Amino acid sequence: MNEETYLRDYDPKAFDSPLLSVDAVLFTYRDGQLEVLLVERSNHPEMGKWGLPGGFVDLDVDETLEDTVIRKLKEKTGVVPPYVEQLSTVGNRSRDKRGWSVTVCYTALIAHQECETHIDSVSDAKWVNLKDLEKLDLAFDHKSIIAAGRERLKQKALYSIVPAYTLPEKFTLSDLQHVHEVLLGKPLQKKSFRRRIEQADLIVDTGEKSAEKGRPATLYRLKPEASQHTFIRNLEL
Amino acid sequence: MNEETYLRDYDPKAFDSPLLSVDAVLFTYRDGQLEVLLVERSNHPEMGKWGLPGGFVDLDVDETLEDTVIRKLKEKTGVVPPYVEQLSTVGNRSRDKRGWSVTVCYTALIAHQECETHIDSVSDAKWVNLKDLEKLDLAFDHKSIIAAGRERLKQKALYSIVPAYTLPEKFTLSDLQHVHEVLLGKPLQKKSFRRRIEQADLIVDTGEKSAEKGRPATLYRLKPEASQHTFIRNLEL
DNA sequence: TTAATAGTGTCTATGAGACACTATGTC
DNA sequence: GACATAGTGTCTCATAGACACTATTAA
Repeated sequence: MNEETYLRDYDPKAFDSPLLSVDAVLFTYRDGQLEVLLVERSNHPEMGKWGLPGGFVDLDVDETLEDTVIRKLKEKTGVVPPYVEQLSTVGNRSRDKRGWSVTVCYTALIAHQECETHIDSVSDAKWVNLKDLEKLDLAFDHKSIIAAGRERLKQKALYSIVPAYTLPEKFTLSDLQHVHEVLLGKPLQKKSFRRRIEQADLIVDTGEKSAEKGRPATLYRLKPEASQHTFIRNLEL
Repeated sequence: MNEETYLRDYDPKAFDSPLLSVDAVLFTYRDGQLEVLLVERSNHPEMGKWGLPGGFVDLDVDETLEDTVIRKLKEKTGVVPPYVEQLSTVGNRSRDKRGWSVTVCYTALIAHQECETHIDSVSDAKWVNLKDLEKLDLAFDHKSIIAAGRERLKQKALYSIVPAYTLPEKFTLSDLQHVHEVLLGKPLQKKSFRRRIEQADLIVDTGEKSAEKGRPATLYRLKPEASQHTFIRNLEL
């Protein structure tokens, strides 16, 4: 048999295969805390429980897995997050009552201001503080996927400024430092933090100032290449 | 409808879903070069081409995705590699002529001595030098998956001693340094390299010596925790 | 003025890079 | 002895940590 014949007669349903889905851990930073977007499940299984935004690949619509996750995130938030990265793929026989199931997980970051109105307008999506997550009973193994996403973001805080994508486009260095401090669970030296960012030339002064209490802070914007940069020396844990 | 009824009537083939497979990039170090294990495809599509070892989840046999990849690697090498780590998942509409396809990719490392006899006994598996890979026309997008695996291993060489798993259980520091040098594509300072490994306390002196030309070198063994350790300061690129 | 927050100067400590040196084996 | 490879001593340099200092706003 030649390949042409094989492909013509190929039946994708001839063999049993795992259920395949995509999930996203979308983090943001609000009021000094990390939050994650949860969605209430409207279908079986685990209907009524809260879980990660995600779903199935639409073979007609999606070109890539990233298309799928972005489509799902846009449905829930109204926008495409500025940072989306594959986290890991979890697949085993026990995670879903329907049987062998595989989910390709992504970590995404966004400023909550970007999607506040859209999320407020629906009742099946909400930001949940990471500290309140313990008490909740999430669908499937989503709690451990969130833990993995958080752990990855913590590592990124040690050697990059990727956590900046949890902030609005214009942000202050104090805010960014605080995001890192929350992720790492320890205070950082202001001087060290600013020095390394300045040296790496990752941000641009917008010329604007933020006006809160005290001295106004310079508002910076990320350079496009900021998400790629890794420091050769980590912050200490 | 309650969940029980839903699950009883659930038909896993009701919806079209991507083809799901697992692939492994198994690296080793031989004669001063990096090599990757390739397998000749005995089935359509891309029959006759060489590609990565891998295959489909066996829903009855495999408990997890890692079980699948380890089963496939054991089929080809006869042993379970000492280091297996998920690399990334590639999924899109165009990578496989059969249609929308997803492959969960793993990087694995092994000493070629561990599986030499098994590989030599079969004709459909062989080690290929990374430098010879350019010329080959591999199946699917396997060439770019190998490139991604190699890139990941290069990063690991900067901040860990994970590349040590490409070596036999007992190895010399000179060999390990050379693996890192090949991965990084540049010579390293002997002193720096040994200092950081000694300080991190990642290896144990076996008491044995390797006898080649020149002064015999101490043979070390990895401590079990060595695969977890990350240096806070990277080697320079 | 004080309180609050932004931002800097500067010293120390750690660990990588450079490179010359010594050590131990074979011939 | 020469040669080859293993392994060390020690200086420099980059950069994170510590922490006290100055700067700029509002009330």
